[in-house]
Amino acid sequence: MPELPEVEVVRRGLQRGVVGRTVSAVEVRHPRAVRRHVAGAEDLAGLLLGRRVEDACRRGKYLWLPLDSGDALQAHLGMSGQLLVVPAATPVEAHLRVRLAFTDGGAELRFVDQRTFGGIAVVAGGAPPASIAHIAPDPLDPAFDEDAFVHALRRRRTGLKRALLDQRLISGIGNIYADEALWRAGLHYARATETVRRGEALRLLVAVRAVLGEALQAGGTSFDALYVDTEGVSGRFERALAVYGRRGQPCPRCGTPIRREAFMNRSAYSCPRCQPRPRRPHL
DNA sequence: AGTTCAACCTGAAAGC
DNA sequence: TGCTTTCAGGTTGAAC
Repeated sequence: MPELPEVEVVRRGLQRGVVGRTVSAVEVRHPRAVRRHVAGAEDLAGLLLGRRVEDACRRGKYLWLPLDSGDALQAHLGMSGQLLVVPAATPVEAHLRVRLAFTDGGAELRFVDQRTFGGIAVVAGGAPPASIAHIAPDPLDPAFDEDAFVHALRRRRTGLKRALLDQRLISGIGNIYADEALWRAGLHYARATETVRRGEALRLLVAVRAVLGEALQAGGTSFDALYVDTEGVSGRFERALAVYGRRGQPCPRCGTPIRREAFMNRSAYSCPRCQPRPRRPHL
């Protein structure tokens, strides 16, 4: 569920809540949450015990916490993952998968995940770790290369939204912000990437950055209690959404009812008037 | 090599 | 009131 703004809100919470602290205990309550750590739960615990958290980093939707051992604790929230920093006495959550305690006896770090699509692992450190080398820089990263993105996009043989969702091309964008950015840029989700002009691609990038930045300012988008920050607080960006989840409601720009179409086993929301279907769509 | 899609899960909401 | 179906913020590996 979480996309770049939501993950960045969590990163900031981890920066405040766990950086500088030393791990004193690790409890893995569900093996699926650590399946990316191939050596298993005990090995993961061994690599964490006694280690100090040095920093809180993010690329796209991936998080990692560099440790004083040179390794890093990597996390992905999947569709329903939460990283909570809560007092040790807090009752166990229904979907608590992993908990970490610290030597200062203060708040615990808890990984809670209803659907277990997310997970954590200890990986070799890096900026970013080699384990996420396939994830492209995200559009809020100073290292993001606009020219490289535009050229790579136009070399693709796919549809515009498929490309935005491909984390190897550009990272951090998911189903909500892809639809919102395409609406802001006035582009259809099935537009063939090879026909996108440079100016259109740059306009799309402006829209992507704007919507991600505004969502971050609002603390992210929370439709339900599944997305919350490290202190359990929901984001407020839902009310600012123009198209996502608004089937049949008026387009904020022209009043035309928003359409919802099946797309990649999920949904694509768009305005039929602001985002006309291209002559030769690539679905 | 590039592109697409089923599979991985739980639970809420809608449909009958 | 149930029972069934649909849908949900994502990624990956395998098939084409």
